[in-house]
Amino acid sequence: MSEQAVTAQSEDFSRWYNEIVYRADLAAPSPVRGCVIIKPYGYEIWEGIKGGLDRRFKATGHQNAYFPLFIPESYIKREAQHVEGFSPELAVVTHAGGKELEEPLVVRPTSETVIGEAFSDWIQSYRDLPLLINQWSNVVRWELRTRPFLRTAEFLWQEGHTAHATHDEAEEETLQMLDIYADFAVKDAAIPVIKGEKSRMERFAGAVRTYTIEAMMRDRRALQSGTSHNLGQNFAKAFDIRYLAENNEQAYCWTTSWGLSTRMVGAVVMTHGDDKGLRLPPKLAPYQAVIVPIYRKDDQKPLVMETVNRLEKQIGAAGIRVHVDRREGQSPGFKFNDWEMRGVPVRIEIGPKDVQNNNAVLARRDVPRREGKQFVSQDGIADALDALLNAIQANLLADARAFRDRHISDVGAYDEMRQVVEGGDWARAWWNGSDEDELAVKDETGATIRCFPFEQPGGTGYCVKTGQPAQKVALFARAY
RNA sequence: CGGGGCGUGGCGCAGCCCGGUAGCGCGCACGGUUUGGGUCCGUGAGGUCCCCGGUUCGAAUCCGGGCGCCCCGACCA
Repeated sequence: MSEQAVTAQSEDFSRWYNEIVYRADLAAPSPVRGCVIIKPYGYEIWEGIKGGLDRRFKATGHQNAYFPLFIPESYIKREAQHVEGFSPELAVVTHAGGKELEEPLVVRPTSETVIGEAFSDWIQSYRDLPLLINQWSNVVRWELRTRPFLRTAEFLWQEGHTAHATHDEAEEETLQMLDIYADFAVKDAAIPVIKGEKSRMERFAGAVRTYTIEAMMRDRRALQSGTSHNLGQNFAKAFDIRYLAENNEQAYCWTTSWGLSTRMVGAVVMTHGDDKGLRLPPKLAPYQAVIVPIYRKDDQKPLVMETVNRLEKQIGAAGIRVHVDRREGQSPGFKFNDWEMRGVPVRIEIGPKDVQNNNAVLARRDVPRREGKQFVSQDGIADALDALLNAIQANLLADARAFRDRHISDVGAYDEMRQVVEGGDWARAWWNGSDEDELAVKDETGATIRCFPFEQPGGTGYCVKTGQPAQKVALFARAY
């Protein structure tokens, strides 16, 4: 067999990550630098993410639509901060149909501009508001340094765009969508996240306020996993999104945008994975259970397979995503390791003994070796499996939460913060600094302000950098 | 964009210094063996040695130029 074990996380986390992504068959390298091919197993995880989010979007009144991939270059330039933020990483089409284009077309890095232009047509009256639109799409940002899922030149995401009559409604929407992201992350992806507001420096180009959910990866680096922006009237003014109010006066809309991308796949990998490979939360796992049939001689095979086929139907009928590993020529031991690497939450072993005793072995991925194995009766196996999957889902979340909480410290003095952050942990500290102070912290410690958490200790303190009185604590960490 | 590394069957690599029949492991195909934690044996298929030019009787190997990729950092919604 090839190199058997993957590189240990503790040895080289980034190498571990790359190996897992390729060996677990989530993705493959692409011919184009910075892009990846998302393979079926990885894409199914994304489909799980899409499903979980889309359901929540619809439940809160949003509708899906689709806008063009190409954006006239002039659109991008209409909002000053927006163009400044994005121009370094734009891919631009200058030729098409064998001719130079009159106006270059930008491959969308995000769609505030095209959608803003559309909104200005669609919205006439306060009766047209709120307008709640989402699109599932690909976007391109020409990043210099890329990593599969975490940052690729092209990635898949959803971007929500909404328009409202008042600032307060827009703010409410912005926060609601952040809550939806957090709810999804916690309940479906089993990733505990910290909700908070971004600093001025980390704000989306063109936003008035940016909110984020931040997650801690297994190497303790922070990953911004979803963002929600209150755009104020910046884009409304740039794209003339106005409505006629009840009092017959024209007013600019207040808009929002919010996005979550295939980066979430990377978050799942890096939050739950261990030295044996992936550990997928049952809600997002393409296969929630895999049956490995075991037979010694050919004459045992029909008997075992008969039971396996029956259980496959039984389990599938209960709405559990089950897969039978029918590969010939691989030993059960090989298959055990293979599915562990690929993160399947539960492995079901069926051998001659089980056929005879009317039972099956359930082995949970989140508990190693023997302790994770149990015998269950074939009757009612679906119920047992269902309970086990719920337990695993809960355990992964609890695990990740405990890990995260162990690695966040409250600090008072700058030296203390530096020590915590340089050791790889996160630091929570009072903050009242300027943009320059924030840059200096990054320079001196490698950490950035991930967010000002919504959950604040209350009261006031002294800024970790300036020593001045401060109203809020910030979360500092090294980030992806 | 700065620093480092690398381009040789599908993947991972050796060979290069010191020029002379292109090799190993894995994977793949076939046969047998095995199967409750990464079986073993045999047979076989598969290569423009990144590209261009030069030196030479002869270049994967030496020289010149080019291209590409990866890693670290900087940058980054």
